Amino acid sequence: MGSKDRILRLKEETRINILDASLDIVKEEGWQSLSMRKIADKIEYTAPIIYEYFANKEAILMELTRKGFLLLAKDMKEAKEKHRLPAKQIEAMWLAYWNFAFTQKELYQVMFGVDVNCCELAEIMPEAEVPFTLVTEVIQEIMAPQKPSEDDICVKYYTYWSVIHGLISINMVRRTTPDEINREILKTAISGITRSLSA
Amino acid sequence: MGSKDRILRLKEETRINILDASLDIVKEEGWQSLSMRKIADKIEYTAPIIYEYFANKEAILMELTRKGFLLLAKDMKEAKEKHRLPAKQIEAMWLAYWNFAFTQKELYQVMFGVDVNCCELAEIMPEAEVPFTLVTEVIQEIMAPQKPSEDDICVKYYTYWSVIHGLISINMVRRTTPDEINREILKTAISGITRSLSA
DNA sequence: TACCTTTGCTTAACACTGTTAAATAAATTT
DNA sequence: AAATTTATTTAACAGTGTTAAGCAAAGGTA
Repeated sequence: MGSKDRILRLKEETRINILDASLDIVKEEGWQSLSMRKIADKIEYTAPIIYEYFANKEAILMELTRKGFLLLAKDMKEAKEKHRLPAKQIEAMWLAYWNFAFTQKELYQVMFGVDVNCCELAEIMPEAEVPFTLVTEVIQEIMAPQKPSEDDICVKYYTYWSVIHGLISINMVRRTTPDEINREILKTAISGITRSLSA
Repeated sequence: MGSKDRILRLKEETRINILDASLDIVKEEGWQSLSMRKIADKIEYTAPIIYEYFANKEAILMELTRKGFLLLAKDMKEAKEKHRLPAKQIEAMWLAYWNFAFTQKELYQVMFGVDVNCCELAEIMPEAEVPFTLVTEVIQEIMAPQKPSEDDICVKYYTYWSVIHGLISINMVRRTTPDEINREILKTAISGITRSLSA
């Protein structure tokens, strides 16, 4: 009896519908306003039936991160296969990673726990600029002989910041890296960038 | 009449109490479970009086990020003043930044929108490891002449990842950096790390 | 055909959340 | 002592995730 198959296929379909609806809502209104009732509305059911497909809301997010990792892996793999030189492969893969983060912004957010906070923090909170000025003063000092533009200094600051903040974030969402390794990454990264200032 | 002053002082005190209680709760149970009623419980009031001190919950979080930035700035300033050499100053400041992130973990989280997700993602989700293996394979290939240890390769991978993920996070929580600057940071950072592989 | 059982789905409810308005108790001023 | 202002609470609204109970339609069995 093929009707069993048809029913199973329908079940698999609404499972996918739930995931699609969730991602749609997130793309329209952000992660904050994703609710079980809204998902149910979109798939034209009521909230409780979602629990026949997923244990809870967390399970939906988990499945979306899984889908995200699969997509990311696919993109990176394809980028890699477009090149032969190892150095080019690495660059292509990380550029694919970068592009994925912004074309699949919502997936990236749930995968790596990045909030989409307020936008113009520096404008409504001057205190947030102090660390920036503290560091850029010194960068300016070191780079003085080369007469750098404001943008040059900005680039250097964000290079420092991104590597450090990135390392911190990674360690916060999953503290898997041993501390000695972190210290080594941190120190060599900082001194590497610092060297690049007077180059 | 000094009673007015005393009352104002008391008001300021419960304002501080609200902030302290909030941070305490977060340290004990995480950002997710911070609620107005829990704060009220801790300061031995009921929830609505909090709204006489803060417009809403968001305002409390904002004030905590402000406090966070002040503390971070103080730490970095002190670190800077301990050195005379610019390069040393920069290293000291970023190390202070690093230390702040972990000693004041909860403040850092609300300041930069870092979620505290599940811990052992790779164990319950093998897909999450594919990007890692994809890249480390190539790193291994490039570094082969130096016969690197697993840790050596790990360090390089996390160096790549942290700078890229950091740059992405920064751009997601506040998209203030122009796109050309991002591209420049990204490209030079990647090629810089790649060069360091065969050094 | 009539009954029974299973399935699919909804309604109702619980315990929370942030937030606001109304009611009440306490303190101050007149 | 009465009136008014201030401080605080209770009650309520609309929303959240989640579970249990109820119903209605479909399937199988006699």
